[in-house]
Amino acid sequence: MPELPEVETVRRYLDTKLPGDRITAVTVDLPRLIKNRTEDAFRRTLTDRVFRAADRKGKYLILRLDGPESLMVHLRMTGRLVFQEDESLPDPPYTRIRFSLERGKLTYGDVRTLGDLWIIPSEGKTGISRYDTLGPDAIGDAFTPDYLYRKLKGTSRAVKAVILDQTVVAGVGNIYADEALFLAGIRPSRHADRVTKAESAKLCEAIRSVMLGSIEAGGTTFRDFLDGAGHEGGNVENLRVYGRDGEPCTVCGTEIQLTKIAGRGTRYCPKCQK
DNA sequence: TGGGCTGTTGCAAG
DNA sequence: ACTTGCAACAGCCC
Repeated sequence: MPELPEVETVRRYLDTKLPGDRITAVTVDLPRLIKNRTEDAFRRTLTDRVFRAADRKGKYLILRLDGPESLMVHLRMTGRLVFQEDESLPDPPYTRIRFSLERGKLTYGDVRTLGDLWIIPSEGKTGISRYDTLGPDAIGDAFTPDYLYRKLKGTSRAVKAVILDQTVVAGVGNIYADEALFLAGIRPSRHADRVTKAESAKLCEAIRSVMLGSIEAGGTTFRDFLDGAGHEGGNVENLRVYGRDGEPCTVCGTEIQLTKIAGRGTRYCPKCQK
């Protein structure tokens, strides 16, 4: 499921619902999802805390609380955070952790159970190295054409592998990597150091625009994604190459190809992308 | 039926 | 030091 636009879609919804609400109880069905606390410590830390805000960097969601510690979540492939105002409603499918609130409930569901939840300090570094070493957020001001060009220049790895690297830019996953490279007219297998400065600028802008367009549409539900209200996103309509292998390119009619780059299924138009 | 695929990333091995 | 490949897991599709 979730790359930056999906996590942002969830964040925006939760940020309208959670602040001011208090956690009254925490139920953990699958303790191994909690990475840096025991189940008991996790429950004790969160119970009676009040939500302040929902923040995001890259694909990480941070639910800020009134105490010295807050909750950080990575949805990995199939994680879902769903808020329901009516606590008596049945839990959504595959619920693994449930937060009972004074005004409803928040559930963490996860089909493949690959997600991560951490307790982090409310201020300063999280101490979670993968978070603390993230590159600039893909839709933030620090992700600029010059920055991307400098990062691409330093390596001969495939350009797709570089933009998937979360220490280079935070939030790009497999779907939006393919989409952005299509928009920028760059073959995913191209060596990064062979991408020109003008193409880097195009790619930077393409990453930003596919992300913002998807947020606008409520995220991409290709298979598992549900937003914070439990609804599917509408961005599949906008995808130009992802999931379209074997279909004609929307620009030139050439058949979209499927290959493997950096170990990931990769779709591209052999005519539009050089 | 069974094998291969899936939106992420930590870790081991090359 | 850098890069690749697999494992973690469960479900879906052919």
